[in-house]
Amino acid sequence: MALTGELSLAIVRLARRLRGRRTSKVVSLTQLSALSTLHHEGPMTPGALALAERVQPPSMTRVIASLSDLGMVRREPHPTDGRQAIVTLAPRGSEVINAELEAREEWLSARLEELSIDDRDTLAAAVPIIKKIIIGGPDDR
Amino acid sequence: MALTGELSLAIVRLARRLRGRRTSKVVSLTQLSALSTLHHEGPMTPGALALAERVQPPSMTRVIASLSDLGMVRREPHPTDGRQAIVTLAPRGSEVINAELEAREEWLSARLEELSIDDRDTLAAAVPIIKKIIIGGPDDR
DNA sequence: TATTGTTATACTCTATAACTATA
DNA sequence: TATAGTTATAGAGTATAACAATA
Repeated sequence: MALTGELSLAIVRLARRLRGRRTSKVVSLTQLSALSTLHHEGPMTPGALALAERVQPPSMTRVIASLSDLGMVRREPHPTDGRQAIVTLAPRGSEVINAELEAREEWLSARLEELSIDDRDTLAAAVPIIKKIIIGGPDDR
Repeated sequence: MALTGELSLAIVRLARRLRGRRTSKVVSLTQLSALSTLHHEGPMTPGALALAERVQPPSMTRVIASLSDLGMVRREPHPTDGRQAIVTLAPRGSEVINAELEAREEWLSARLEELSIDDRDTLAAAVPIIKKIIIGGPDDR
């Protein structure tokens, strides 16, 4: 299917443009993605967060550590299992998340403003489909 | 616009899933993206390729070097300007590109097969819009 | 002096392998 | 012995700053 190749290239190129702009922002897109999952799904263990974000546990360990350093999340002991921990959105993380989600990418917002209403509608319709794709497939990459 | 945040997260998460699978493939998505540009637009200088791919020149230097090592591209002297070079798709690069574009992401192809025809149509309609976004905005990131 | 490209360096994101602590 | 998580290490991808060569 030709769509596969076209979509792959479009996605990686747009992600490249979105990522480059780390400077002067409070959190990276990777960090924001994890915060957003905690916001939507509530406190969870590092393992569950890694699964939700579809990254390996060691990768999530680093993201959590960086967010903890920023005061965005807290690590709390698991009530019954000493091996696990519970990662919770801290007040600072809650404050930041919506503002960042909407305001972080002025660049993307400006690009979206330049589109026609039809184009924006198409993108809005594509977002849930992309989410389906992300969730689909094997967990073990 | 809420779409900004939703779209950002969806894009970076899908890109993350697409990237992870470097193993057992001939070229990475970054390399494939550069090959694809050379395929569509013909031979060009490293600077022009960096601009087309929207990365900084030193980043493109590395991509070209890796593709050259793989025998996918050739560097030729510029006919009139000794500072510049011309990067050309080598036969090996041409052979690889279409097969890779369509076959590289079996994972994505399988996900697309699981969608409804309407969903695929929506994604297909979204691709050219995403391309518009990628091209838009300032070159100096 | 301006432009093109490369080299040097560093940071983010992600992975796999090995290890620790607890169950 | 199995599971959850961290530490150690590595590699891709990208950037900025400094440099060399040529115009």
